[in-house]
Amino acid sequence: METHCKEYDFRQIEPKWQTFWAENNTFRAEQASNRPKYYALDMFPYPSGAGLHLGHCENYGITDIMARYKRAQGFNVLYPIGWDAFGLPTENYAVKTGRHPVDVTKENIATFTRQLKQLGVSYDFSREFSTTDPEYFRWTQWIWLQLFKKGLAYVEDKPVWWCAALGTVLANEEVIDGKSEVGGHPVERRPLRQWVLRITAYADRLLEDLKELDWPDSTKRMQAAWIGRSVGSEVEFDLEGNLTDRLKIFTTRVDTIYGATYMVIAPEHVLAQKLTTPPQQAAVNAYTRAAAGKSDLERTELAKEKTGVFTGSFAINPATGRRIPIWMADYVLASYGTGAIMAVPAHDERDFEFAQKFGLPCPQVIAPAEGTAVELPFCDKGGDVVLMNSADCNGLTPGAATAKLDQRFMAEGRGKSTVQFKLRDWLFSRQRYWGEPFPIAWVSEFDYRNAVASHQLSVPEVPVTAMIEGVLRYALPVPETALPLRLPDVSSYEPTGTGESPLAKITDWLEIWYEPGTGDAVPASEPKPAEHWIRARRETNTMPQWAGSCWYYLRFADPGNSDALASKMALEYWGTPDIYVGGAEHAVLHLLYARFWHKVLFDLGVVPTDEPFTKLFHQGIILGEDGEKMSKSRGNVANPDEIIRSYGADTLRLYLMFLGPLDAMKPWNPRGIEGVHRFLQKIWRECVDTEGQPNAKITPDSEDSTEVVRLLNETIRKVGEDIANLRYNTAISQMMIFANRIQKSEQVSRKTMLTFLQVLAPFAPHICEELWERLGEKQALASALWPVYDAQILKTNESKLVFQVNGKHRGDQLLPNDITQDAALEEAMKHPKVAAQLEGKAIKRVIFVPGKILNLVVG
RNA sequence: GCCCAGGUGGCGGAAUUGGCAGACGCAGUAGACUCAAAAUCUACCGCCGCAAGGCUUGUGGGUUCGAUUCCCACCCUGGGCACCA
Repeated sequence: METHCKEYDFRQIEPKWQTFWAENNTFRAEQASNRPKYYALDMFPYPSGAGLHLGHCENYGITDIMARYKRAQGFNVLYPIGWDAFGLPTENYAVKTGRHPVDVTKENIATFTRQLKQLGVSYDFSREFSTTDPEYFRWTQWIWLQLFKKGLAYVEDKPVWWCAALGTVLANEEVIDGKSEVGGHPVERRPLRQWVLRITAYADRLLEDLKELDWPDSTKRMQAAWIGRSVGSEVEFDLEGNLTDRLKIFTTRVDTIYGATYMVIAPEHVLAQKLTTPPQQAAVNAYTRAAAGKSDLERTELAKEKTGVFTGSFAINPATGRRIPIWMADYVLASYGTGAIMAVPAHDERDFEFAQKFGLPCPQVIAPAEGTAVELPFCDKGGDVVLMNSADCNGLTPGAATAKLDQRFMAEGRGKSTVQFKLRDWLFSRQRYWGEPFPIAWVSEFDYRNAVASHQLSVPEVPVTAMIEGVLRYALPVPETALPLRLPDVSSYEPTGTGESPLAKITDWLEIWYEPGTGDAVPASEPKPAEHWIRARRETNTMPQWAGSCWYYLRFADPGNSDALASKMALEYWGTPDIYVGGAEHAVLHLLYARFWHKVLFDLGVVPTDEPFTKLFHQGIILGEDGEKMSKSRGNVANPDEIIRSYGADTLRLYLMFLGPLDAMKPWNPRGIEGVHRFLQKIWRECVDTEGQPNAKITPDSEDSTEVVRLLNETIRKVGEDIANLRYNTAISQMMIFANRIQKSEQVSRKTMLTFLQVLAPFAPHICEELWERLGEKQALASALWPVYDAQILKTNESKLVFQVNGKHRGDQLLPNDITQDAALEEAMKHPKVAAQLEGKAIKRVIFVPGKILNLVVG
């Protein structure tokens, strides 16, 4: 396509170069190369029907500029894109419209792709894939099977949100203030059979390895807090009148045990019924029932006021030998520690509040070493404190007492030092259609044992079992050669009404005759194909959306591979992303889940490193004009399509990067965009005259002034450094300064102009390609190498010395770098403003910082 | 409540091994060009003051010859966590 426009007509220029790049495969990464690699990655987008928003544009702009810069530096750059396309919104839309999710997904991807191309993002589209492609989810299922075989996947009944009116299970984000997001119907917690991944087995490594990562500190801190490691002790308390059981608690402050005056168990504690005495039965039952009806959210919301009930039984404090009452209260969580605590009201705010309400004693056992009286509860945070009222631990520090007591309880066989995590195992199933099916066949124990033995199937050490429709079933893995296990084609995605996935209704898919060695299946309604085929039932749950995004960065290294998730060679060469850019909202879940899978793959020898994302960056949120979050209801949404139509993609990209620091939250100012658009117009006019021909001021043989040469070199240096450090806003300022200077020159050398276009190109690639071509270059700018600045030119032997009197700026002067203090002082005295300040005063002191300041202290 | 990040002109922001506060851009003012307007160009553009000068980086203290930058206390905004024993 030829363009001869005289004006800066981005509507012609941008499509021209987008087509050129696509036709020439300009951004295709070389699969095998001697060049060093650079892998840039954006967080996996969900192709929603709404299309790209400004946040996407900012995100991809940041990475695209980096990718283009690295290409210019000679790196073999992998900069891919794909689609995280399974998930709820598409499924809900399909239910509503009766269309197939596959078709809806295709359409949404087409919209996104068109928009991305209009933005001029330099993706290698030849590597594009979607998590919904059977050739992709084949490997998602394969990885899941490895987790399953390692014993990292198990089945458990877990409470999920159930909406009776909608007849379906809802995700957390679909429940707002205890009502369904759609329709505002009441919801309740209902236990359903779920797959759970044992991420807690990796808790220590996930925490420990955070330290090495080049991530924003706040993100690392959030993950660390989420994992929540705490060191403490387990202690078993004897029970009065019960010699078979003991009550095990976890505490981080075993040193306070002499102050433990009661125990608390969670309502769901396994010993709850046993510990309840007949007179307390009614009260305890009422309390348990009330607690069960509350969601976790309600429990914490209503947590302002402590509630609880006495069980009627007593434990023996192993330190004091005294009997202490056992209470039940929902401020103790069943899911953390052992679900039971020893309460030390004098030194724990929660226990104190509870003890106050129920009139339980509060003996002080910790005091400041100084001996000053304190108010209870006294919760020391590592200050200088010692124990009191603690028998032979009196006078010890908490550390010393903890060591002593741990040892003592260990010797008694009732305790030990231990570690607890806040991190819970990962609920890894959804009762939905539009997700990856689990490659599992539920069979009888007999068939399971037979199949495993006769086909040498690799299975977990402890078989995974579940009660399904009243029958105990065993989870038999589908052979890897039978993957992918596809979703059945169905005509309706309506919920079943029972909480199960719509798959539960597809009887011919669900109930099968199954060949365990090959994974072949036929509907159970048909005759049994051969004697060794067995009756099986498929898993109706599907995987959550996280599954596909847990490993996609590996697939980009070798997306067409049909023998493995990616070849060894590709994984060795491309490794993991050198930069990963996306929103901070994924700080915990996605980034933690992906790290977990990556570590499992590392342990299996599939990947060569143990961390997926070594360098991470979060772009800041673009707020609406009014400084509020952009939202349709506020009517403050800026639409990228419209902006591109009126100003072009180059202007949009440049402006997004110019708004401020990339990681800061910034309001969108629709008038500010004029400024960067004017800047591009100015560049256009400097290069091209009103006839569209090269500007006559650009001459091949003219010499630029030393000032212009220095500014150009300074610009090359600063833009390069600023890109590398993700400070794009100041890089753009520098280019504006340079453009303003060039505009004032009567002549500019062609070389200078071309060099400037090169440094601007990563930010505004279309206009730069066009001008580069108009100035007579034959090779595309996208394949030109980054200019090298001359450090010698940047050195000067004179610099501005600032004169201060009593620390206040009074003047300045250009002086040799090596000027002596005396000579500088002499110059300063000659300066009229300085002289005026010195009038009638004596110089008491002189501070001289060569090349910077000369400060005269006068009295 | 706890943890973190941040408060700089009318606006977005720049400057920190402690050394000219306000780069660059928006908005604004005046002028040039034009029949006129747009576009473009030139100059000005933190506050007070005619000026000299004084004041000024959320507030109040401190360290220093010198503080947007370091220390202490407080206020505000945003984000995260929230009975995790």
